[in-house]
Formats: sequence, C-alpha cells, structure tokens
Amino acid sequence: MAGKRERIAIRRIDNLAARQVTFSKRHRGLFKKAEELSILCDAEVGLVVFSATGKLFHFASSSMNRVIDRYDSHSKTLQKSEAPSQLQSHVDDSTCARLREELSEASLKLRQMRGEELQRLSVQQLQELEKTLESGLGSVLKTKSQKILDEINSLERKRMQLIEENSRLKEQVTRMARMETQLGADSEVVCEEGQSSESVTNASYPRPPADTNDGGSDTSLRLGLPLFSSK
Amino acid sequence: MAGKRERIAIRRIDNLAARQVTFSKRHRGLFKKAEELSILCDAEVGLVVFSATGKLFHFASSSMNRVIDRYDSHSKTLQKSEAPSQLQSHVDDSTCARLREELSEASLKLRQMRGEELQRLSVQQLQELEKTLESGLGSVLKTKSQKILDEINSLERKRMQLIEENSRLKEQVTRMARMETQLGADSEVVCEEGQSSESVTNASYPRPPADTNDGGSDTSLRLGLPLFSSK
DNA sequence: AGCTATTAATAAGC
DNA sequence: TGCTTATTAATAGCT
Repeated sequence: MAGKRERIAIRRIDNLAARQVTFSKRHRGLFKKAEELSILCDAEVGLVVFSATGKLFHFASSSMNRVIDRYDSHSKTLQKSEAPSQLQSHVDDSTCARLREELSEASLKLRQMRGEELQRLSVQQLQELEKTLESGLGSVLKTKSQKILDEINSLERKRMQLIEENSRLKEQVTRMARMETQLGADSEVVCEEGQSSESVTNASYPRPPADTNDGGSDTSLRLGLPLFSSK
Repeated sequence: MAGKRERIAIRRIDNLAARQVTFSKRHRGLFKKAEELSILCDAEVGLVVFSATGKLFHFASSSMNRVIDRYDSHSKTLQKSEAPSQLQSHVDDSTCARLREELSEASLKLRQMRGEELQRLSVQQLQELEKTLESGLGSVLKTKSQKILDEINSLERKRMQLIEENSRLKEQVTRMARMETQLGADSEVVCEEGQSSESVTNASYPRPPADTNDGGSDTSLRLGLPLFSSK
C-alpha cells in the first residue's frame, strides 16, 4: 500500500484532482527550495505563483517590492519618465471592471469545455456544451487531416522532384563514364570511392527546406476522419 | 571516489567557492522545478534570483511583466495610499492592458475549441487540442449521464410516493362508499359525476413540485456513456 | 566540470 | 488534506 512511482512526463496534468494534489505538493517543495537557496547561498530570491484557480502564493527573501524593484532596474534601461501626472490614456475603471468580468466568464467557459466545473450546469446546458465540443472536435480532426494530407502531398512532390533530378544525374554519370571509357584509361576520377552509379539513388541529399519536423516519436496520429474529405 | 554526503544545515555557507558551487547547482534545480510546476499544474510562475555576486536569473511561465502586474493587482487590494498625485482607485493602464491580453488569448482559445481559426495551429497543437476536447467531452457526457440518472431516480421516488398516497385515498374512498351504502339511500353525494372509485387511480394530481421541465421536444438525449458509470 | 553515495522530493494509494 | 511508501530526482563532497 504505497508508492509505485513512475516518472511522469512534464506536461499539463489532465485530471483536475490529480493536478491540484500535485500543485499542493510541488508548490510547497518549490518554496522550500527557494528559501534554502536564498539562505545557503546568500541570494536574493523572489517567487510568485498563481495556481490554476487564481490563488496567489509568494515568497521573497527580502521583500517582494525590493526584488521587483531590483529586477526592474536590472532588466530595464527602459526609461521610467512617467513621473509627471500622466493624464493621457487613462482607461477608466468601468472598462477594467468589464474586462475582468468578461475574462472570468471566458475562463469559466474554458474550464467547462475542458470538463471542469460542470456540476452547476443543467442537462440542457450540458447537452449544448456536448454539441459544441463535438462540433469543435470534428473541425479539429478535419483540419488535422487536411494538414497531414497537405504535408504528404508536399513530401510526395518533393520526392518526385528528387527522383527526377536523380535520373538526370544518373544519366549524366553514365554518360561521363562512357566518355571516360572512350578517352581510354587515364585514371579513375569519377567513381572514386567505390560508389557505383547504382547507388546514386540512395545517396543522401541535404534536407529539404523547412519541414524538419521529423517527430519520429508519434506514429499514432489518429485521423478520426476519412483522410480524403468530401468538402 | 564519491559522495559521502551528510545532510547540511540550512544556513549561509561560509566558504565562498563552496557557496558558489552550491548556488550554481541549486539554482538550476530551482528553475527546473519552477518550470515543471507551471507546466504540470497550469500555474503562472515568476521567479527572480540574484546571486550573491549580483547576477540576475529569472524565469516566468508567461512573462515577468505579466506576473508582476498580476501580483500587484492581487496585493493592491490592501493598499490605497499610493499614487498621491492621482485620483485614487485608478487601476493603472498596465493592468488593463494585461486584462485585454488575457481576454483576447482566452477568446482565441475558446474559438479554437469551437473549431474556428485552426489554420495556424501545427499538427502537434491540433493533436493536443483534440485530446483536450475528447477529455472534456468525456467529462460532459459523464456529468450529463449522472444528472439524468439522478433525475430518473428522483422521479421514481416521487412516483412511488404518489402511488402510496393513491392507495390510501382509494381505500378511504371505498370505505366511505361502504358507509354511504349502510346509511341507506338518502341521496347521491359522493359519486356525483359518474366518477367511479376505480377511476381514482387515474385522477390528475397537481404537478409534483419543481421539475416542471417536461421538455417534450427532446427525446434524443444521447448519453454516450454507460448510464451506470463505474467511477 | 564529472561522478556516486545519500538525502530529499514526490507519485500513488488510503 | 495528511500520512505512508516505493522510486525517482536532486545534490554534497570529491576529483
């Protein structure tokens, strides 16, 4: 009854509860280490963390304001010549309040689309959300399919060009070899390192421009839709 | 040829060289963990460290300015005595700008989750989005199933209560009818409009409280998950 | 800078 | 949220 721990990948933890537990554990660890560093090594440390739910945690070996000031003066050669009463832009508070409201609403919707905080929704609302998600998922799959198709086509085009070029080169090599032969046996020049003309096909070329994304790790791309969409 | 490590006390390391070495090791560890926390737990993290020699190191999951702004606006709830030259509340422009930024970012994400503006995303990003949507959809379906189940159970309970009450009433009616008969045939009082005792079972009751949601239009609720989830 | 012996952090499970 | 344990990760003391 204990920890069968496996190393976890460093990517957003999907499960809400697990994410919160991990946050609680790791944020303690992080703050502890921050404090230790500041004490052991006589460093000035400032650490600010906002949890996914917006809660604020902070630590500063001296004071946060001091750390921030020092940070600003270090990173900024940018002038702060705004001392006088800046009257210009001054967006009023109501605008800001509205922005806050809109933002919190958008955040809630995002969390709900990720499957969190659904309890308060009615069956009707859940139904709508479901429809939205399904439709969104459909678009994503379609777009992904299209992009992959495009990529395949592009690669195919490049391949054909290379094959063509390859043929030309091969022909040229053959021609030159024949000329060599006709000129008599002077000295080996063309096929120096045992590279026969047949192997030209497999010779390595410089990488095609861009698309260096080999990403050899993921062969499990689920397309989820007919590759050749009917659009 | 290796580490006989003893646990060290957390106090300033006197030896300069040792202190610098420890700083170099620990500060890397600290930044790594800060980044991991921000990724794993979807937290916004800002970390600033000045070494004893005055060198600056910093990390921010978003941007340092953003973290500092957010920190300020959080802690600002306490102090009002600032900016003497200006009208007090005056949430400064940078806060507002940050809000705007966050809002537009959230909106974009929302649109993308709904299947819009996907063209700029890479296949990798689309893949991530797909996973998020699928996971969200799963949660929605699960929640919906649960709510529907709850509703069914609730209705069933109410039905049973009504049946019970109905039985009682039926019995009472029968008893009263019998009394009528015994008292002789004075005049018809109980069953005035040809409503026989048998029909009581089908009599209309006032609607059960709440749950007036008849919603007769949608009989196509797709649950999409086993109704009896195993969670 | 590298290299281990050890300690510290922490993923899972209650 | 707190506790426990199996494992992995960080790192103190040397070279």
